[in-house]
Amino acid sequence: MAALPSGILGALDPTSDRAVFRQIADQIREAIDKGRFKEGAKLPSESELVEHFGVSRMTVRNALSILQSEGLVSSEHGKGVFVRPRPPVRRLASDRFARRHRDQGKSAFTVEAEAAGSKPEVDSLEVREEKPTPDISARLGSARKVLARRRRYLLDGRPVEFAVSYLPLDLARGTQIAEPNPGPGGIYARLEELGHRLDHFDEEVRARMPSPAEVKMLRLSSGVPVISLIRTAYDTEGRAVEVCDTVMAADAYVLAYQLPAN
Amino acid sequence: MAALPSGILGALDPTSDRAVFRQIADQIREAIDKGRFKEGAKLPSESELVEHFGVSRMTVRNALSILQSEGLVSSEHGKGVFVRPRPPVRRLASDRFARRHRDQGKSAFTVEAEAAGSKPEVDSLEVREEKPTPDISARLGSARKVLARRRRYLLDGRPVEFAVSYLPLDLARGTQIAEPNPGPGGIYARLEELGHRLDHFDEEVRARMPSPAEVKMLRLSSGVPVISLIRTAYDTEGRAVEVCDTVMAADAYVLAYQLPAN
DNA sequence: CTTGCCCACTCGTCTATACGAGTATGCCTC
DNA sequence: GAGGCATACTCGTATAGACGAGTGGGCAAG
Repeated sequence: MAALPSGILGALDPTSDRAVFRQIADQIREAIDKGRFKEGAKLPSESELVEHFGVSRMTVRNALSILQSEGLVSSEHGKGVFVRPRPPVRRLASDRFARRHRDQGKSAFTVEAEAAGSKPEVDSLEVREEKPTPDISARLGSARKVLARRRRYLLDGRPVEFAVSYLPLDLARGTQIAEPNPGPGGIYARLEELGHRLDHFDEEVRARMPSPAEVKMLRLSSGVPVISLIRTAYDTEGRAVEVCDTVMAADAYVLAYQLPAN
Repeated sequence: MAALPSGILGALDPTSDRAVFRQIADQIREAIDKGRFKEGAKLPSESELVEHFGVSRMTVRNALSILQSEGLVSSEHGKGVFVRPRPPVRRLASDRFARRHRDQGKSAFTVEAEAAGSKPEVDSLEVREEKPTPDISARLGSARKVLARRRRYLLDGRPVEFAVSYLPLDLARGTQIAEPNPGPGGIYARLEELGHRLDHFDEEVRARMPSPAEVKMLRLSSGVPVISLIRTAYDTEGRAVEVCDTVMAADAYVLAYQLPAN
């Protein structure tokens, strides 16, 4: 049962005071880093590793769980443990909301994804009025009721981002912003048509591990953090006209910003 | 042996098809979220949980390891498992490199930390000449040799950030930039004195789980991702004069950016 | 009173075993 | 040939037990 897992992995050092399961994790990690296991490749099965290292299965599983929490591998029930492939990354440039990008009929997400050769989708669209959290309310200048627009973005069938936009109700109610489809150029174009010429955006970027709900919503494998981005849009009067709370799969994004030096 | 762990935790649902260890994790997570276990508080010990839920110790440890990988709790050998306190967060504003902040003698990190009432430290400072990786070389306009400045930043004794600055060797060699202490205003002030007036910075932000080396260097507890920030500084001639590769403990930072709307 | 040791408690590591559930393959039947 | 089933693999879940190692409090000896 179970042939040798090839000569890729070495032996344990019994004199080391490093825990056995850490030594095993180290060996597999090194093999992955050095390319001896390629992206998407299947690792030796647990029972093969048990035989190779002469340890119990729990020890092997312990080692694999380290690598899983590091985001290096992911296991698939009934199939095996695989080196986690690095998915194509979506680059968010800091000029992505520039006015010049709002002319076309399609949304920024759609245009950009198609340009990159991916199939974009938006789902679980929900628009409703609600009472904001204290944090959202404060960001919107103590708004007491808001319009919330929820949606999930997918690339080639994979969910990559979940976003909620909040707008003061007095501003959005009855306009096309309150419709599921906000029309060409998105809600920012509608806001400007309503006389709220946009001045600038503030963005706050954080990273953390996902909640179970986020794991489900973004179908995250373990060891993948999320980027939390909270953007506030201000009009030229200095009023906060929108807050967008976005949670992104961290392995699918790189954010790019340009800062002036003076 | 082990009194009742108080009435904070309920019972398992044997009819549920959700795994027992997940149910236990759910219960503890909910108790933390609802504030029934406060920040920094000690959870019931493993043996208390074993008794309370009537399961084996491995099952309890499995549940706790979920919460640990979510960054909710951290265990301390010999003491117990504790609700992970949220450390004070350092906010990086997008104007932190503005020229007007470079007048004072102290570094931006020092000034800012002292203003926030924390004790800043910088250690493991190392300055050396080396051959850049292909990525760094490309960012610096195919530089073949670079000056690398490595340092680690600490707040109140806790390491929060590790940074490496790379500068083209022909630009930095023999200047104060090659000294451990680059002088007032930091290397950006020196670069401008050398005639490289800074024009803008590009920043790339990513998030991922830390490597074992990063866990050690930043003393990260499990379930804490890192933010990787790669900044390139350009002078008014359009030349890339510095690349700074920074790894930050994600639970200690929030990045703030301001984007123009046009 | 102080010092130092011991013990009880904590989590860390590891073994051995068992069964369940998802996946893939190939053979056998129709 | 097509369909379905048996089977052998994969990882997932759970039990029971053992010993090690870090921490802190209490007790006993000085």
